[in-house]
Amino acid sequence: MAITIKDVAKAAKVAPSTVSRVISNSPRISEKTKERVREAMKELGYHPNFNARSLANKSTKTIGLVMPNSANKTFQNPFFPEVIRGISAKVHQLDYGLYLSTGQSEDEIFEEVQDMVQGRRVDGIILLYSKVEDRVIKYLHEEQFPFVIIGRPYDDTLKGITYVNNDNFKAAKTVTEYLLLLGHKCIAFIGGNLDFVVTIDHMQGYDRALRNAGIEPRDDYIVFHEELQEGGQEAVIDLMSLPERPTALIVADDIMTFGVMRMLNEMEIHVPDDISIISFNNVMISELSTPPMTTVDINIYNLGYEGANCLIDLILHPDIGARKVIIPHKMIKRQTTQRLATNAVAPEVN
Amino acid sequence: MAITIKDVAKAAKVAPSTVSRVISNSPRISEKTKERVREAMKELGYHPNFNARSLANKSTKTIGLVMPNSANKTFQNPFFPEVIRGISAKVHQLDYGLYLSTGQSEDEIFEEVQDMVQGRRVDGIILLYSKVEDRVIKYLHEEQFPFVIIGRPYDDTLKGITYVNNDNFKAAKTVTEYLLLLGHKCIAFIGGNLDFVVTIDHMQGYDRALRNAGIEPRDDYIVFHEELQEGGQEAVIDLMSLPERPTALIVADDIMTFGVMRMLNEMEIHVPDDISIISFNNVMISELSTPPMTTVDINIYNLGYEGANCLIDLILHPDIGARKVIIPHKMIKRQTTQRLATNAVAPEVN
DNA sequence: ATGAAAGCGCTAACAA
DNA sequence: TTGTTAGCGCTTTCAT
Repeated sequence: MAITIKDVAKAAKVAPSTVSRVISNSPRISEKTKERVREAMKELGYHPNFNARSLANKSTKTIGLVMPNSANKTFQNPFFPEVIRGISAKVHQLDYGLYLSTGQSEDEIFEEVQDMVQGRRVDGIILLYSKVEDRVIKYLHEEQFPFVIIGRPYDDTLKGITYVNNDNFKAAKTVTEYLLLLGHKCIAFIGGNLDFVVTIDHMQGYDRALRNAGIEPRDDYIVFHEELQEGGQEAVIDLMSLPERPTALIVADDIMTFGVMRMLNEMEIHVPDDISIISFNNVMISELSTPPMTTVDINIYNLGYEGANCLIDLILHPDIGARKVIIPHKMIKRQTTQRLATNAVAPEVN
Repeated sequence: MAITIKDVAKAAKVAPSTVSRVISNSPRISEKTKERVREAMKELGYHPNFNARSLANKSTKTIGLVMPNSANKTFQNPFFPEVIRGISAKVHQLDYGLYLSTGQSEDEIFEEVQDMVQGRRVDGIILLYSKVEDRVIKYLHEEQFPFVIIGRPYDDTLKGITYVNNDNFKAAKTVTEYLLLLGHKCIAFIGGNLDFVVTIDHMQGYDRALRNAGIEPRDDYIVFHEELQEGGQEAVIDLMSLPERPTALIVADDIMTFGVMRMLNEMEIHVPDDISIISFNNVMISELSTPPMTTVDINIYNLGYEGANCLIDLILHPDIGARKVIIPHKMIKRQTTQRLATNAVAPEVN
């Protein structure tokens, strides 16, 4: 068996409880004995047993990460390593650990979350996605278990939920306005999975900007696709088959944009000369597209970092109220956007 | 407090030990009582306490994942979500959980691993990288703790280590030979971090193929870069500044290839007309480069899946010997390679 | 087939 | 300041 607190106690000629107090650095132990105990620990190579600790403590010092179902390709988005990096950073500072969900389907994930919560496997949970009708959110909320959402809850009836999000509505609106100012009138929107709240927020921002500009959004300019890569490509096929082709595209995700640009390239439609593109996220590779894409940097790392921050606060001070943190975004202008060529459509002079 | 085994026992009018036996589905309990107990569990919404279980059991049913230090951009490689997806799949089948390392530096990671091992936080560990001189590997080996490496140990003196790898030497050799057969003589190699074993294997495969073809490898055709994106771009600058430019590039990683192609594009060097490229990994986005890249599919998902498989075997049957699994790779020909244009260099007729 | 009780390694209330 | 002891929730002999 591994070496326990008793062994240390024996070696240092103190009681186990004293050792325990030394571990938690209790001020009620004299420096001399602390030293003695610490030495014994070093010598014996003592490491506290986690489960025993958690059991006695009712605190695991670990937080659970719930991903979207990993069967899906969604998971391959570099978004995830990056949020996790942010979460890791914060969590590590405060000596928390990370436990990962492994479920491949919604049902499996739901079960896992139940086990984490009821089995006291984690002290809190971060949801790495936000879906429209989500049992997990409802469950966590009912259980009053500490959790935070990266994104936002869709259901407004659920009060008191802490989340960390971007202002995705605003971002999409701004981006649309920008395209409008560049003279584009035919702006299409390629969204992700409609189950995700972010997709809805994007679309509404887009919609609003158009309407504000007096343009009636057209159904055939709005498409949604689940899959990241194929999705982008299919969307392009659909849109470019339209009698009146769009001159600008707003794409939900940088990875999708890669697919979009691939397909456009095959069709010999040039970016940005023939068509402008703006997308969202600004993951690491985004600047490596040819041409480098204009995109909205949503500060993924900070979404994670702040999420972890909020969660740990919530765990430590359960009485603290719910927080809603908005991480600022920023449009990164690169080379996929351009003023609408005047020969395309006669510009209104107004 | 949450509901415990005792509550269930009371409700079902049996002893706690009986409930425990029902949980582990012991054959020594009658079907009738099993039913009764199960019903009580359902009704009360019982979920076993994880830590209590682990403590009594000396088994946590969770495996630790050790990543390269996440401070580094390495972590952003879509490689990681994909291995994890493979690991998840296997691990989930057998009801294991995943615990993630969060260390940002080598020292932090080493400490974490120690805690995981000595603190009995996990039953086994998967190393998601393989570095040349690695304390973690040495430690795990000394402790005889169950672990597997994705990749391979560099130090041959460490016997009995289970690992799951590709034949990276062979892959690099084949790829070089392929380029040779396409008429290329000036083939450069852009490697990753030299601390990683895979980089060394790649380079040696490249080296061997050239020598076999009677070509002396040139130092200035071999460059290494740590960072994924910038790396690729800098490498191109270096190589294209050479008096005798390479006509083909072997790039360590698809993401790097994106950087390479970006830079090449800026220099108006056309792929594949002016220069051919082959890289490694075939992550999801690889097919979305323009033009789509020729790359070696290393079957990342399976690396993870098999790694998890081996580890769990190792945990369940500690007496089983070390295994070395080689996951097959496969060159995916897309559009970044081409026979050397004859006007570039006079081909030898031989 | 089932129950009683000890123990996994640690913490915390209570004593001293 | 330190020791004693009773749990934390579960598993597992050992009885019955």
